[in-house]
Amino acid sequence: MRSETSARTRNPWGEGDRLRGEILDAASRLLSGLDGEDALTIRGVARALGIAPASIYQHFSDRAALVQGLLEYEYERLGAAMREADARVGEADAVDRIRAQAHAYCSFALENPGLYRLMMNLGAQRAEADQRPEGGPLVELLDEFTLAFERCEQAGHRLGLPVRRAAGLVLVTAHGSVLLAQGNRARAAAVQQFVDEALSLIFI
Amino acid sequence: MRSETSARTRNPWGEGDRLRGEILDAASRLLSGLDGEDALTIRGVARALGIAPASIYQHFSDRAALVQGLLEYEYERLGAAMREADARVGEADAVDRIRAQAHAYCSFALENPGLYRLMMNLGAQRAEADQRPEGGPLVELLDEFTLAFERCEQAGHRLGLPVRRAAGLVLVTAHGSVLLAQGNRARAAAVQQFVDEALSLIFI
DNA sequence: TGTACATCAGTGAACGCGCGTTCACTGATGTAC
DNA sequence: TGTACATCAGTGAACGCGCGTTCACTGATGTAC
Repeated sequence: MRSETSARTRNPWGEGDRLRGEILDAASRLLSGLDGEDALTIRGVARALGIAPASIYQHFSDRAALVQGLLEYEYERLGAAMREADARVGEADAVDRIRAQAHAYCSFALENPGLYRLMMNLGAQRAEADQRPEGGPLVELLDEFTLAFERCEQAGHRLGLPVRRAAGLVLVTAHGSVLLAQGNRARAAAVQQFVDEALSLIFI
Repeated sequence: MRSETSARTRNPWGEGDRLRGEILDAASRLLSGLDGEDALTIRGVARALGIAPASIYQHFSDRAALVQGLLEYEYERLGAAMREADARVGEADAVDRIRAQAHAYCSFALENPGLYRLMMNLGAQRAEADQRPEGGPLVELLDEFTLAFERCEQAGHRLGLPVRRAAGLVLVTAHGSVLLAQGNRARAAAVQQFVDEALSLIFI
């Protein structure tokens, strides 16, 4: 960990790509607050990193590319957090695994409100704009939850909804409660409760 | 209805307040798209209305006041739409009345994505910033739904959750599904379905 | 071994733009006497 | 009835600011011969 607050030393020869990661990290940090996409500026990231704005253009062709790069970076982080939570529970109980994944999802969103908002707003819009049939990272999340519910059914748990609808309802509940809770510490604890309640209603 | 596309005629003496309403309408229209708060600019509203940017300052002291004014205006519109839906169902069935209100809520949000986002983001933030215990318009919505669920209980319907939690879950489900559906025409129909499913799970 | 050159990471200064906001104003409509 | 004045709705031009982006550059590190 190097001090980035002032007097940055340039990266050694052949490791110019390191700045790319630092840019994404700084952008990530800048958006961890409550602000939306517009808090993310080329000049703001440069300032936070102690570099010249022009330096960013060696790694991202323009602001849109930076945003896109950040989106991929963060979706990967979210996915990793969820997989990790899933693995930590182990094979113990299929329902516990869903719960763990859903909680990891909510924690990520609560800890990075602005970032999460960016991911959902632009993630959804981009899926629409690209017209790609798979629908982007959101649908991947949905698939993940669907799979988890299928494991529950196979383990003998009974559902009050088809697996796909159950997955959707969990995602929707998590998404809705997280967004309503953002900016309100007191309600943060209630988020997990909503998700738990939705789950308890889904399982007969 | 007067043509506002070009050559605005100034309002008659003593009716200067009319421009205030036109400003709010224009702002509302500008934000009906998918864009967030930052699509709302003083100059943009002036442009849409065919007036000088400076004219807006006779009705709103600054941009923040315009945003705040718009929020109040829209929360009132949303509330009216829900009350109207409620009244249309009449005393028929308490559950139908909740459903009607929830659907009105979703329709408003789906028809005015950017506006809805503004209301939720800033509505929540403002409630936090003001430190007011009642919590602002969001809590009012919650109270409304809570009341509706209490009517259901009194009418003999049995709930799987306490009324307050049920109200929260409906709001959260509506909010989550609306936001995930925004920008995706195909999923819009699924929104009401999520809400209906949540309701059917809540009622035993 | 030296030396010319290529490549690298990153910079400084400038550009044009749209924004929020201010200020002195304009011209029509009402009011006092 | 006329006329001086107040009030109204709204304007035009200018300001300073932060933004994204470009361009020619700098100086350190490697490579070819």
